[in-house]
Amino acid sequence: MSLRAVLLITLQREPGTGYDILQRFKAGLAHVWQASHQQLYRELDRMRSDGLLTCETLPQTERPDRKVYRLTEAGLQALDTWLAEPLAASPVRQPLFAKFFAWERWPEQARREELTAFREQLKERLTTYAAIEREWFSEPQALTPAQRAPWHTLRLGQRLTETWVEWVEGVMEEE
Amino acid sequence: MSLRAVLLITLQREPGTGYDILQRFKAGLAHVWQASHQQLYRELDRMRSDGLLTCETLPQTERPDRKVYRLTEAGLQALDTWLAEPLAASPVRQPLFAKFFAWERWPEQARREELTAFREQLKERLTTYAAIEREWFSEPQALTPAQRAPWHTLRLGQRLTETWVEWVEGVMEEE
DNA sequence: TAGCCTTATGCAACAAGTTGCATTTGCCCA
DNA sequence: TGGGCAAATGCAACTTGTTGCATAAGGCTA
Repeated sequence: MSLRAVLLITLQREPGTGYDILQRFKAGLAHVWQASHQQLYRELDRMRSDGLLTCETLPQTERPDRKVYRLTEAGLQALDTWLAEPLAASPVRQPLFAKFFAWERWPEQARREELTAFREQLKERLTTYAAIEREWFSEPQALTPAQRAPWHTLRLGQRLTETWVEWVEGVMEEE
Repeated sequence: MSLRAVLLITLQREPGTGYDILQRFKAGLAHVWQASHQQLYRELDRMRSDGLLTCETLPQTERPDRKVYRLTEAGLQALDTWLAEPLAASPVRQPLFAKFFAWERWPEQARREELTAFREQLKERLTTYAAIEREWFSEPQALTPAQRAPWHTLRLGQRLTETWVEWVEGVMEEE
């Protein structure tokens, strides 16, 4: 259900095509949700056939048509229903942690390489976060409450990632 | 693949039944992996039919038979292969963050209730962590490297959860 | 003594996510 | 002038995870 909810939210803010949404996922929503384009197109079509969205096809010369989706009344209502009910706790799945439970069988070189690569991923993520913050939230004091809320999520994403980085570096040093 | 890998690791440490593994998931591995019993039984059967596990049925009077699984040579090799290759970055999916992007439509009371319930979940998790730490890692100085590794994962789980708690409380205060 | 919890297993249907492949045109770079 | 990238869409097959239901016996508790 959550992908559907995320789509309802992004389309409520502004109507758009599958491709548009994908770009928003890559840029401003990188710390919120990720999905493949195949998944998006399929889900948008299902939501349309469930009456949550309307679809307007804009013919383009020389390119595939753009299909602009926007919320219907039923879509807005589905969003409100979802907002009103609390989320279930998300299940824990940390394959990296699992490797730590097989420490003796985890070859030292593989370990080093994996941890190094992992740290690089984390640092890239921090770079992305910084870019989003510069672009969207350059003056936190001037934000309205509704703008401030997403800013909070970004801050948490940053703090969690920093905690991960510290931990990885601590583990790497200990060897 | 990761569920399979986690099963290989837990059975490599000690053979056991689906039910056993479920108990380990609930107790010592709560911050590493969670899965339903249905998923476990199905996956164990598949792994057996793929030759990664053997299965010995211990008949019990008055109760359903216990099926004890243990690694085969192929199972060990599959584990080593998995350990040697680095993990892919895991996709981000934070439905709670999504709600923050619909701040205006998120009714205040629902918001308060959700954040309060969420904080309680986090605190319960911290309690679980503390119990695991007491039971398995009461003397961190005395740990061998192989024992110390899983301890690290627990520490990170704790720190991440603490960061979440601080954040939720900060957000709640701001209203 | 009826009803729930624990032990112990599993099937079947469904929902969600991944992987591989496919189309069409314009633009940029080598 | 050939090759890849970006824009824009999508189908089909597969894997992974969830939900609902089922069985069967003993122990605990109201």
